[in-house]
Amino acid sequence: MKQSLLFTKTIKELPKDETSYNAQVLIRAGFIDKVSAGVYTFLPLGLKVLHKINNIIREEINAVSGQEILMPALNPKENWQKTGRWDDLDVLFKLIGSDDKEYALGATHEEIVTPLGQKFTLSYKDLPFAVYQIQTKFRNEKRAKAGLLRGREFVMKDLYSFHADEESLSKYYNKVKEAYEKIYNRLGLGDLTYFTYAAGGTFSKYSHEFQTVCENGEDIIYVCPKCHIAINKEIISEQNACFKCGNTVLEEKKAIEVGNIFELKTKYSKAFNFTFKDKDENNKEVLMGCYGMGPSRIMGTIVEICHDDKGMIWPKNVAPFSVHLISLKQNEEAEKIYQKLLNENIEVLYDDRDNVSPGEKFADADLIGCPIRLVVSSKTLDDKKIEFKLRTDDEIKLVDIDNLSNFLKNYK
RNA sequence: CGGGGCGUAGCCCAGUUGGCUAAGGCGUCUGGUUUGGGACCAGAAGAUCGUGGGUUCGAGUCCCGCCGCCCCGACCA
Repeated sequence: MKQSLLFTKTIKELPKDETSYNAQVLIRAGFIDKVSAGVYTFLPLGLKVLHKINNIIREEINAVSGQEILMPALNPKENWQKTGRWDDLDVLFKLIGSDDKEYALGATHEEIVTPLGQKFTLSYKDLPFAVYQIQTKFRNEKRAKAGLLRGREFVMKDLYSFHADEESLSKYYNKVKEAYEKIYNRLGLGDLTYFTYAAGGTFSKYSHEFQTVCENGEDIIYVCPKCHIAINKEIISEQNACFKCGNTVLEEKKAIEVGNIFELKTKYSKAFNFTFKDKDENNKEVLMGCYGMGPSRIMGTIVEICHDDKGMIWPKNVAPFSVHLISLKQNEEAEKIYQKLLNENIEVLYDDRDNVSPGEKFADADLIGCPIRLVVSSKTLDDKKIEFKLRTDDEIKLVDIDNLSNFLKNYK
């Protein structure tokens, strides 16, 4: 993409009324735009990142046989009455259609997915299966805060699994746990993200969260340094030792909840009277699991963690572009390099802007945070070289233009 | 939902006890110069001072209501 064509611009001043780092820098760099408290537009650069996160999640959930669907945001009242959550869930946005019919905006989708699964599950032979979506969720938080970390409208991947027996559910639950770990690794958050025991399993004693250690997180967890697992503060009084090794010397850390997994068991199948015929011709309630993960919150989390005083430093798998190509008054030569990289399917943001000073171009590159910066200038062009610099690094390397493609292969 | 803070041009803001034409910076536009870390000169445009009411000869400024945003807390299947 040519930067001259990008309709957004970077801004120098910190936005008023945003103190969280992720909101400040994402707005300054033109990744998101605030519409209202906890409600943001994803702009071209931000949407690219969001799509990359979504696709990593999608690949790993597909790999555990999740079947992607898309459920409606507009949910009929009846579905939510069946589970009692029309009245009980106070974050539910409610609205009225033209015929006075009432709806909720989906805050989660058990109320839709359970009757959906029911339609196609007549016998034990139809089980197990799992469906998921990546979709906008609405929660009327009393207080939205911290940019993308707690919005009223946000993107969520929600996976639901359906099983004939506990063994199948628990086997799948562990598979998803492993898939989640793969996802956080690919997102560059693996080291900081802890499998965490938390309160509120519907039937099982604990639920499980994935918590990414971060100073600006709103959760407190206790980490076992040996086992790379953690315990949420909310259960630390009843469980103060590592679940794995029994270690009681735990480190207190602030963290952001970047995923959670629940064994719902029969809570929702009961509400919808969702049963199937087992081998012995008995009607049994379906067992369910649900597995959430918030791509937009993850995007905010990555920004909170991966930055320096100049701007963002995107992990390569989620960077909006892998290369930021800067032309300093050498657009003819830079254009050739740009086209060549495009032909090799390298994602390039090409700063072809005229009358923009080198300083501003460098500052923008640092702010936007693509992993690799290439500079085409008269300084190196005579020797047929281009400057190469990693966002994470201060060292500038001179690379033969003819050898650029080969050179970049080392950084894929 | 309780407490605190804030609301002045596209963005960041000054405007102290009420007083004449609401100041500056960024950005934008025009012309010129400039090109290795957010350049420079000259000129220009851009403001129902969040909103409604009130007090006053006179309100950005004082009073009341409402709306919005941020922060702390509570809440967070």
